Amino acid sequence: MGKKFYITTAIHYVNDLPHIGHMYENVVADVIARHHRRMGDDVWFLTGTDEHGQKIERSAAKEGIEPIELADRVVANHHELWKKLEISHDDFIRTTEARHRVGVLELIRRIQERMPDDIYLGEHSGWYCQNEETFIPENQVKDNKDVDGHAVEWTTEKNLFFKLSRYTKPLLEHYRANPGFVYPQTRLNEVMAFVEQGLKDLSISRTSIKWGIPFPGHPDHVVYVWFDALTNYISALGFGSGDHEKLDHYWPADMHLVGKDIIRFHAVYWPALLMAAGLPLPKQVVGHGWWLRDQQKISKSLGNVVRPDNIIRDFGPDPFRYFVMREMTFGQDQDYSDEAFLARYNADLANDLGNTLSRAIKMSDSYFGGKTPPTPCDDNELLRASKHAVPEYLAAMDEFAFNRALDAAWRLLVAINGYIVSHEPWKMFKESGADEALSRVIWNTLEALRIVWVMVAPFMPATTREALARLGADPERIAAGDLEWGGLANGVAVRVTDPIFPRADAVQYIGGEKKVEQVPAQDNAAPAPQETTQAAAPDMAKISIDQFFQTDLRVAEVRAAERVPKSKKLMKMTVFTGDEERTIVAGIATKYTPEELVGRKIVIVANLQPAKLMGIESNGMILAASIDGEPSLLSIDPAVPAGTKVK
RNA sequence: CGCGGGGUGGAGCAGUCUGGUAGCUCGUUGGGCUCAUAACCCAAAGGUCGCAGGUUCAAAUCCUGCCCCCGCAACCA
Repeated sequence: MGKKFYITTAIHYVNDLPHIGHMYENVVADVIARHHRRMGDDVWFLTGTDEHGQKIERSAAKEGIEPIELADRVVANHHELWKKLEISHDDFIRTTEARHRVGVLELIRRIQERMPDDIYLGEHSGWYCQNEETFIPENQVKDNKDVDGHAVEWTTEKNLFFKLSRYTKPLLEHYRANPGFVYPQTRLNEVMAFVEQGLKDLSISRTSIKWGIPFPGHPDHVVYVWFDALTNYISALGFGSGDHEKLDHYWPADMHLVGKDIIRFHAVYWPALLMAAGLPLPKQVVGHGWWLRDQQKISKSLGNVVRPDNIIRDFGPDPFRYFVMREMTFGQDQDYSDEAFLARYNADLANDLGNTLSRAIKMSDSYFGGKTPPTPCDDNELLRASKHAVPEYLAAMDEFAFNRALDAAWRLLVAINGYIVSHEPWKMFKESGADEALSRVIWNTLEALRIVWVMVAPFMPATTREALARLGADPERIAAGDLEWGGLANGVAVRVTDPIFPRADAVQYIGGEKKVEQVPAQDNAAPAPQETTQAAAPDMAKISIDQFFQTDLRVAEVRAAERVPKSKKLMKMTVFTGDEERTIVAGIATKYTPEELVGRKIVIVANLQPAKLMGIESNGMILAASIDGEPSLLSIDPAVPAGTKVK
C-alpha cells in the first residue's frame, strides 16, 4: 500500500433528504478517493450524518415521533442514494452512534485535562423567544417581539464556553506556515481576515435543547451541535475507544471536503479544538462551490431544491456524476439545469465517448473476427497524443481542476476520431483486407480509447468497467500504470452491442415547461412524494364576498417618496389615506423614481399587519401588477379623493 | 467603506495564481466521409477579453481607480 490518504465529506444534516449539493459533495469526494486509490494510495473515505440539534428535535416532535426515528428514516435514504451513485466510502458515521458519543466525551476530557481553563462556564445574554426556543438576533427584535410577533425577553443563559480567543495567534501562525491549509486561496484569505479581527470565545453547550450529547458534569447541558459534529472526523477512527489503530494510521485527515459556507468551522474552530486537545491538525480544508438554480442559491425555504432524481433514474449514476464534475469549475458556483445536462450528455457522452467506442469496436469486430487486432504498434500519432493528454490530466486532477482533466481526456478522444477519418480503415479493408497496416490502425484506435476510459474511470466507474470489457481490456485494470500505452492485448474478444450512451431526444425529454421536479418546502423528512405530475393549475379556491371585504383597499396619495439607501428595489413612501399619513415601503424602485411617485394616487391595502423592511416599518401594501417581477402600479383617476374605499 | 462571486465571439463557459500568437462546447455557413448512436472529420464567419490609467520588450493575466450584474448578511452542501 502507498501513502495513506484520509478524505472526508461534511456530515449531512438529516432534517431533509439529500439534494444536489450533498450529492455533488459526495461525488467529488468519491472521484478524489477513487483517483487516489488508483494511484496506489491507502485511502480511507468517510461520510456520514449529523443528527443532533434543535431542528431535528422539533421536526420529530411535529410528527409525534422520537428524533432517532426521524434520523433513522432519513439515514436510510442517504444510504440508498450513495449506493445508487456508487459512492465508495469506507465508513459512514452517525453522530447518534455510541462510538461518536465516546469520541466527543473524550475530546472534551482531553481539552479539560490539557488546558483546564479552556472550557469554562460563562453567560450568554440575548433576546430569547419561548415559542421558538431560541435566541433571536438583535436586529430582528422590536418592541419585545420578534419578526413573527412572538414575545421575546432578555435572557441570560449559562453556557459552557471554549476559549477560542486564546487561539487567534496560533491559528494565524498555522495559516502562514501552511498556505495550502485552506483551498482555494480566496477562501484562505477570507478565513485569515476573519481570524485577524480577533476571535471570541465559542459557546459549546446548550440548555434549551435535549436532543444531543449530554455535557459531562453538566447534566442540563447538551454539547453544541458544531462541536458535536466536527468531532466525527476522529470519532469515526476510534478516538476515545480502546482501539486506536485506525486513528494512529489515518489521522490527521489529508482532506476535509466541505461547502464554502462552512469553511470557517473547519478552518478555525476545528483546528483550535484540536490544538487544545493536543491532536494533529488536518492537512487541508477544501471548499467547493454551490449549485444554483436560476442564479439563486438552492434552499429549502425558497422551494427551489434540485433533486435530479429523474436524471439519475433515466440515465444512471455515471452521466450525472460526469455532468456535475465536468460542468462545475471547482470552487465556483454553477447554475444547474436539465437542459445543460442533456446538452453535455448528447455532445460529450453519446456523440464523443460512446459513439467513438461503438465505431472502433465495430470495425475491430468485423475486420478481425470479433477480436482485437493481432498487431500492436508503439509509434504513432495516437501514442503521442496520449503522452500529451495523460500528464495534463494528472496535473489537473491534482489541482481539483476536474473540468480540465476531463478536457484532456476529450482531446485524446477528438484525436482518435481524427485518426480514424484520416486513415479510412474501411477503405484499407476493401483494398487489401485485414493486413498488418489495418491491424495497427485499429489496434491504435482501441488502445487510445482504452486509455481514455481509464482516465474517465474515477468519474464513471460502472460505465468504465463495461466499456473496458467491450474493448477486450481487463475491466478491473484502471491503476496508474494502465494509463501507459500498450496495455491492450491482441486477439482478445471484443463485444459489439447496444450504444453505451444512447442519444437522448432533448426536446422530448424536457417536454413541457416542467423540467425539474421542484420539491416544495417541507419541514419533515418524509420520503419525497414522487409527484412527477405537471404542476396542475390548482383550482384557485373561491372566497366569499365577506372574505374579500376583510381586505381594506383604499385610495391613497403619495406625499413623499425616497429610495431606501443600500436597497435595490425598496422605495419608502409617505402616503395620505384621507385621515392620516403613514409610511409604506414597497419594492418598486426598479421601475419608479421618487419624482414620478409624489402626487400620484395609488391603491393600498390599508389593514395589513406592519412589517419591517430594511429596518423601516411599512404600514400597508401598494397594489401593482407584476410582470416577471417588474411592478406596474394600479392607477386611478386623480380626481378620486384619498381615503376612498375600493371594492 | 459589511462579505463574496462574476463581467472573454450569438448562448454557456475555460484560461487569470506561474504575463508571451485568445480557447472549449453548443449554434451558424460551406465541404468531406459512410466504420459509428442523423454520428464523425475538415474549413469559414464571429471577440477593442466591462471602462480608464499604470508596470513591462510584451497584459484577458500584474498594479491603481471606476462602472455594471448576481448572491449572502436566517444552523441548507
